[in-house]
Amino acid sequence: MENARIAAVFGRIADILEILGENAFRIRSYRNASRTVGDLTETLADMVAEGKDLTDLPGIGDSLAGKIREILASGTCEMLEDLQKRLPAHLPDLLHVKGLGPKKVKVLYERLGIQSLGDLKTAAGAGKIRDLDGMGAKTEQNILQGLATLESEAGRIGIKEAADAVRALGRHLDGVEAVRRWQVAGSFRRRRETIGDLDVLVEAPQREQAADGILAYRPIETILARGGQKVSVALVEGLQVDFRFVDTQAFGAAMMYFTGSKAHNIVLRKRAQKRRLKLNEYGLFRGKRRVAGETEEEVFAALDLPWIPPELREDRGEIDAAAERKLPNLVEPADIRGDLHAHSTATDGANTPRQLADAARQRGYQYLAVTDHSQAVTIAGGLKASDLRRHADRVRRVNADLDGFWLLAGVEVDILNDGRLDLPQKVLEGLDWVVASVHSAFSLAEAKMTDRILAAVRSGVVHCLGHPFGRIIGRRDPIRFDVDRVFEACREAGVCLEINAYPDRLDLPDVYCKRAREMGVTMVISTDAHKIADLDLMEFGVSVARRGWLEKADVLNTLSASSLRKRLTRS
DNA sequence: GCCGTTTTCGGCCCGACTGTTTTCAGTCG
Ligand SMILES: Nc1nc2c(ncn2[C@H]2C[C@H](O)[C@@H](COP(=O)(O)OP(=O)(O)OP(=O)(O)O)O2)c(=O)[nH]1
Ligand SMILES: [Mg+2]
Ligand SMILES: [Mg+2]
Ligand SMILES: [Zn+2]
Repeated sequence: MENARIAAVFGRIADILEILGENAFRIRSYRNASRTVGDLTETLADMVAEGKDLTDLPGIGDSLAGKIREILASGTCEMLEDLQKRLPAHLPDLLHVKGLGPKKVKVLYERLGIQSLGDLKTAAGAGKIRDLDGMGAKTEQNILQGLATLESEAGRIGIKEAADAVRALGRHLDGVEAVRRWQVAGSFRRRRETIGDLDVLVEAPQREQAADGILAYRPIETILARGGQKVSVALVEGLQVDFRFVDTQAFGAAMMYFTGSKAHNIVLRKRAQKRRLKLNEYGLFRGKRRVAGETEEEVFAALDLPWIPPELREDRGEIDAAAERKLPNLVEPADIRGDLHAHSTATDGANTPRQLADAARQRGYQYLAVTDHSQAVTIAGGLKASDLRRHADRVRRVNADLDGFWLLAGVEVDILNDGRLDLPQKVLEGLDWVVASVHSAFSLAEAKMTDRILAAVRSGVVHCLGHPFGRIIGRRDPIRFDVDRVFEACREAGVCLEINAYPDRLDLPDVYCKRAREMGVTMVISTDAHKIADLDLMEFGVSVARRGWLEKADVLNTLSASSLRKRLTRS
């Protein structure tokens, strides 16, 4: 059983325990375990097979380790089976309705026999909910509204889409006079790959005026809540935006609270407790006295910590690392010297090699690799050996015309089902840069997929494994292979792992970047540009790298052109 | 259910907003 399924089992157990009214801390344990398992890069099956002690994992004790072993051995979890007998199978779905929590769901089930979202809609529509204790006509309306929101499937949006929304909103906020300063916090500031809502911190001495100004933003469809400290709205496209007001002296503490993550906040607040302090969004307090709050640096410092970059604030060991002064010095966009994955008109790109080179140069780059598809990708017009030779010659002629810029003649060669490369070794050897990618047979069994990728990594002609997991966020699951074996082979062979910056790929995912770095593998951040404008997607790849704890030295394309040339001839 | 140089038992982050209540529970951030 996959880690994701085990994580889901623990999440399900937590849902049911919540509806049953169980101990909140016990429930939290299941949620924490779910997160821990979901963040692992190694399969639990492998860890157990290797005899690793699962209780070494954060939030996993004897009980949960036993459940993991049980699930792996039997495919089921007896506790979950038993719990599911106590409640209708789809009752926990109701928890996804905004405004409905475990207590109300329990009442709806016990008093009205509601078992599903369908039942809920019928009951609300028939006006049956308003008569329940603790609920009224407003509750009923909110439930109908919540159901509509759920049906609209707004869901989480991609980081790029969120960035566009932030830009548009920012233009408005900049024009609101009562807004002295604003900053986006939440998952967007942490640069998660998907964003549930936008969280915006607003400094404004005249809050009512500021709120009125903000609420004049045209795309706002509904005001979900409005109080003295915060305003929540839904935009027409379904995106929720939470505004939080703050005074100058609490700006840093509020940024920390609002940036999260929730798990990170809890660990920090525990650290404060240990020092007989209290941390909240208003500051760090010793008794009634505020000891820090205006800047993040000051709050972290008062907790004996250096400032932690937002991308690391996921409770993945960053607070311990910070305490030991062992935080990585994260790679930055300005460190990037070139782009090593781009398509031209030779296959499915919109621009010529020359145009790509000029555009890269305009962005301050020293090099760009033209990496068109190989023949197997027929829909993209992939190149066969002879075409690629001619194409590479053309690229080299263009390169010869360029002063102080290196246009690498490369390819994105397919890794065929059996692990062979889609072009002859000879042709590949003659290129400056070879990216190898899986574009077919995504559902091979893990062992076969591992062999397939290992063959490519060990071919001796590949420089980089392109979008290693082949996932498309929200549309295609990652392929399955033995991650540690492949990464180890990459390290041995000096093959890099690509961080594909395309916003719906972002592949290598952050936790695997971290693992690869620990194993000594080098990454390459590439846009996989199919047109000039795509070159600007680099920032999203850099964000993934930062979330993956990568430093400049972990990323190949932070090298200057001359250093890169040396590095490539060496290997 | 997890965890620990203050603890192996007794804690577990902390606060805002809403709706229903007549003082606060539930939900969400
Ligand atoms: N201390 C504390 N802070 C929380 C809690 N829930 C949320 N926060 C903080 C941290 C979050 O990053 C921030 C914004 O909340 P969101 O629900 O919008 O979460 P976030 O933006 O992290 O993820 P998202 O992509 O919106 O789902 O508020 C909580 O239970 N306790
Ligand atoms: Mg958010
Ligand atoms: Mg939010
Ligand atoms: Zn490509």
